Amino acid sequence: MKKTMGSKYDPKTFEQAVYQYWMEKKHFSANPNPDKEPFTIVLPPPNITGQLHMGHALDHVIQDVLIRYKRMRGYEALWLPGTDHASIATEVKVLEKIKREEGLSKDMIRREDFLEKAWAWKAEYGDRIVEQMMKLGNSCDWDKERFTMDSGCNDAVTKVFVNLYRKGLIYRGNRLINWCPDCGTTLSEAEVEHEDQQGKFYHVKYPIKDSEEFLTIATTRPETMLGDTAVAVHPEDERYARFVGKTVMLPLVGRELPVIADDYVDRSVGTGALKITPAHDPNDFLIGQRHDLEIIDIFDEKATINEKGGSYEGLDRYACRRQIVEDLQREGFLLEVKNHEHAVGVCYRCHTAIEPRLSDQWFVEMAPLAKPALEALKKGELKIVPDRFDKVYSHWLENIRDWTISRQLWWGHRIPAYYCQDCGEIMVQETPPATCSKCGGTHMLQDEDVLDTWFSSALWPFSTLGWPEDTALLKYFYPTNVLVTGYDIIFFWVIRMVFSGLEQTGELPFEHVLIHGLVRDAEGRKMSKSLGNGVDPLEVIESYGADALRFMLATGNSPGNDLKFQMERVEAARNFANKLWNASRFLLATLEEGEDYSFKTTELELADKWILHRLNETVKEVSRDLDRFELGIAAGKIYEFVWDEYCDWYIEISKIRLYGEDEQRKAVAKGVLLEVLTDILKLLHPFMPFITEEIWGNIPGVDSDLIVAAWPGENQDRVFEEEARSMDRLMKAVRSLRNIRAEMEVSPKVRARLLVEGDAGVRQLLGDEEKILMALAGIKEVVLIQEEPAEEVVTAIIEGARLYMPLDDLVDYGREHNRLEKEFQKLTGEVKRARGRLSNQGFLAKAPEALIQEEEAKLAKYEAMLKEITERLEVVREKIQES
RNA sequence: GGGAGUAUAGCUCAGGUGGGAGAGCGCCUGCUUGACGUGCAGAAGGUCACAGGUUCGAGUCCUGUUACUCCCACCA
Repeated sequence: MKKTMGSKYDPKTFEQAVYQYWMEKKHFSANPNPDKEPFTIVLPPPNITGQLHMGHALDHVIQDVLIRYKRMRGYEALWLPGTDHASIATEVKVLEKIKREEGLSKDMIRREDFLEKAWAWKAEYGDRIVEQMMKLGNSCDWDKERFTMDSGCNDAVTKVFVNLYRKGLIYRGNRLINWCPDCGTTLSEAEVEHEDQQGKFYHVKYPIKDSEEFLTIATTRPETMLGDTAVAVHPEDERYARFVGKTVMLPLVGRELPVIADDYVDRSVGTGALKITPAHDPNDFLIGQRHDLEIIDIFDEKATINEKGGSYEGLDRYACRRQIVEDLQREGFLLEVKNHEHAVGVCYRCHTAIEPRLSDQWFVEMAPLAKPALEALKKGELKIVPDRFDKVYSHWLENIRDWTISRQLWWGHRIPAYYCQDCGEIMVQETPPATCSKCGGTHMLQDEDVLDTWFSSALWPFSTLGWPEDTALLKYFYPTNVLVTGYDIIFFWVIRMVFSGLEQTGELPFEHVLIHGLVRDAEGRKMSKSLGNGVDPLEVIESYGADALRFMLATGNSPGNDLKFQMERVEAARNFANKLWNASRFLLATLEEGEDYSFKTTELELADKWILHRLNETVKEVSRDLDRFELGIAAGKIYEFVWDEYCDWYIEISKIRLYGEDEQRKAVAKGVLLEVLTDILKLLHPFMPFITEEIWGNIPGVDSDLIVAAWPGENQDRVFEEEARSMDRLMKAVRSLRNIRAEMEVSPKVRARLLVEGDAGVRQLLGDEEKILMALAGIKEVVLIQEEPAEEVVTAIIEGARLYMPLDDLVDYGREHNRLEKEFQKLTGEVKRARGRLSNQGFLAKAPEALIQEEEAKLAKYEAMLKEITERLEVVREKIQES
C-alpha cells in the first residue's frame, strides 16, 4: 500500500483504503490458537433503533484501543461485534414508521406483518451501524458478528428461560407491576425513571357513615378514589382511634369503606389518614392483602376509566382527575388544594407516567441470583474500574426486587410457555409441545408475550460465543476479559450479565468492567435528539478524520467521568496527526529503499542516546498506563513525547547531521530517527490506527503490517541516564539563550558568539555540543573562556556556568537588568524554600535520607547560581550608572 | 430520605505511591529557519471552593461547610 505521502495530512485519502486492506488481510479475525493467550471483549451491542452517536464512539474507541494494544502484545485478541434488537425501542420506531407511511396503528395490523417490517428495519439499520463502526476504525471480527435475535441467541434465551423455570427461579404471578399506558406494556423496576413533578395535594372529605363527622384524606391522585376500598390510619394515632372499625362513605360514588388501622400509615404525612386503592398503588396493594380488601381495577390498558368507574367511564386518567375535582368541589367534598412536588414514575422510553397495574406476568426470582454476583465483587474476582462504582453495583443487588420479564410487545423473544386450551396446563420447554403433557389435548397456544430486551443482553458474553453448545470459541475465549460500558447501564446490563454468567456457565462473564462517562455537548448538557445538540461522529470524521476523533475521545478524561465534546479538541488532535504526518514525511524523504539504517551503540551521539532513553521510558510508562486502563494518561504521554521531544528537539538536532557532509553520521541520525519513529507508530497505533498504518506502509523496506507488529518492549540497551542528564543541561542552556534573544528583542538574524565560563564539565559539554547551540539558539561560535569578558555582554546563568552573549550595540542594560532581576527573584525564592526545609528539624529527622540529600544539592546549586546572578546584577547596575 | 461525583490558569480538563502546580485552546511578543503557519520560539496568567485536622511536609489523606451535577428511593 505504498505511495508517496502528500504534503498535507488528508485522512480522507487513505482511511477507507487502510480499513479495506486490514479486512482483506483478515487482521481482525481471531480464532482459538493454543500458542497464544486469548484476550476477549464483546461489544455492547448497539440498538438497531438508529445510528451511532458520540457515546457509542467513545465506548468503541476505548475497546478498540485495548484490543489493538493486546493484539500487538501477542494475544489472540477477539473483539466480537453485534447489535441488539432493542425490543420496546425498536417496536415503537417501527410502529411510528407504519403509522407514518400507511396510517395504520398497532391494533389495525397483524403480528406477522409487523414482524416482517421489523426485520426489514433491522436489516437496514444493522448495516448502517456496521458501516459506521468501520469508519471509526473498529477492529472487530466481523465474521463473528451477532444479533440478539439470531438463531443462536434465540436458543440461548430459550435454554436459560427453561433452566430458570425448572429451578423454580422463573415463575408466573399476579402482581402489581409497572405499566406504560402509551407503550402498552409492562416494565421492570429498572425501566421506570423518577421525575419530580409539580402536582397538587387534594384534601377530600370522607364522611363517616351515620354521623356528622368526617375524615380528611390527602391525595395527589383523586381519580383513583373510584377504586378505593378502605381508609387507613395508624393504629396508635389518637386522633383517629375512635373511627377504626367504622365505615366511611366514598364521596361521589357512595361506596361504603371500612376504616382500618395499619402500621404503614405515617402520621406526619398529609392528614394521617390514607385512602386505600389496592389496584393502583403498590403500598395500598400490600395493605389490601394484609386486610383482605377488595381490589377494584378502574383502568383499562390505556389508563382510561373502565366500566368500574361508573359515569366516569371512558375518561382518560387526567381528564377524569379534572372531572372528579370539579365534582368534589361542587358537592362540597373538596376542602383544600395545595401545591405539592413529588416524584412520578415515568417510562424510560416515552416518559409517560407509569400506572401500577395488577396483572399476570412472568418474573425472575432475584435473591438467589444476586447473592453470588455480590460475592464475586466482594471477593475481588470481579473488578470495576473505577472502583467507586462498586457501591452502585452492590446497593442495587442488595435491594433487588424480582425482575418482571414479560412484555406485551411483538418484537422480541417469544416466551417459551405453552398453555393447553383444554385443561389449562402450562408447559415451559425448548420446543413447542404437540400435545398437552397432562391431558393429551392438542390445543396448545404459546404465550403471546415477549421477553424484556435485557433478558437476551444478559447472555451476550456467552451466547455470542456459541453457548449453550460447547463450542471451541466458547472454550477458548470465554470468560471474556474486559467489558467496557457507560455507568448509565450498570443496572440494566452489567449486573444481569454477571448473575446470568455465574448461573448459566458457572463463571464470571468478564474480569474487569471498565466504566466510562457520558459524552455531553460543549455546554455540559446530555446529547439528545430532542435538544438537537448531538454531534454526529460521521460528520466529525468527514471533517477531521477518524484518528482525530478517536484521539480526542481517548484523551483528556479519566475513567468514569463525563466528557464534554469540544470541536477545538478534535482540531487539536487533528493537528497532532498533521504533526506526525509531516515529521514522518520529513524523515522518509531522506531514506532510500534497500539501505541499512541500523547503528551501533558506539556511533551514538549525545542527543541520540537521550532520545532513545526517553523513548524507553515512554514505552515503559505507556504500557503500564494501558495495563491500568489509563488510556488518557497513556495517550497524553505519547503526545508529549512525539511533539516536544521527538519533533521539537530531536528532529531539529538531527538536521545538523542530515544537512552535513559526514555520510556516516548522517546514516546514524537517520537510523535513530527511524528507530524512534517506528516505536512511536507502534505506541500510537491503538489510538490512531489509520495514520500510523499509512505511515508504516511508507517506510522503505517494510513489508509487514503495523496492526500486527510487536509492541515495543523495554530495552536495556536504551538506558542512558548520564547522557539524559547532560542533554537536560544542554536544553536548559538553549532555553536560556532563546529567552535572552526574546526578552532582549534580538532579531533571529543576529547570530551571536557565545562565551562560556564555568566548570570543566559544562564547558566540555557545551564545547562538544556547540553545533546544537549553534543550530537551536542562533549561536555562531562557542568560545570557552576563563574570565569575565571585557566587551559588552548579556548573561545567562545555568548550573555550573555563565553564558555570555556579546551582542555588539544591541546590549540594552535596562532590559538586561529587568531580566536578571526576574531570575534573581526566582532563585531567591528557591534558596529560601530549600533553606527553610533544611532548617526544619522535623524534616531532617523524618524525611527520607535521599530526599534530604537531594534538597542539599539543590540548595548548593541555587546558592551558587544566586551568587552569580547577584554579581552580574552589580555589573549591570554599574553599567547603567555609567551611561 | 439515602448514595456518588465535581469544584485546579480566561475556557475545557489532566494531575498513579503525600515531597518544587501541568496540557490543549485562548491571550500577548517575535519568526516566509529547506517536515509542518494544522507550524516554531518566548512570555503572561493559579489563595488548587471554604474551614479545620493528620503529617517534618497536603492539590493529593481525614472531618465538616458551601455550590453545582448525577444515581437510587412505593410518604399518600
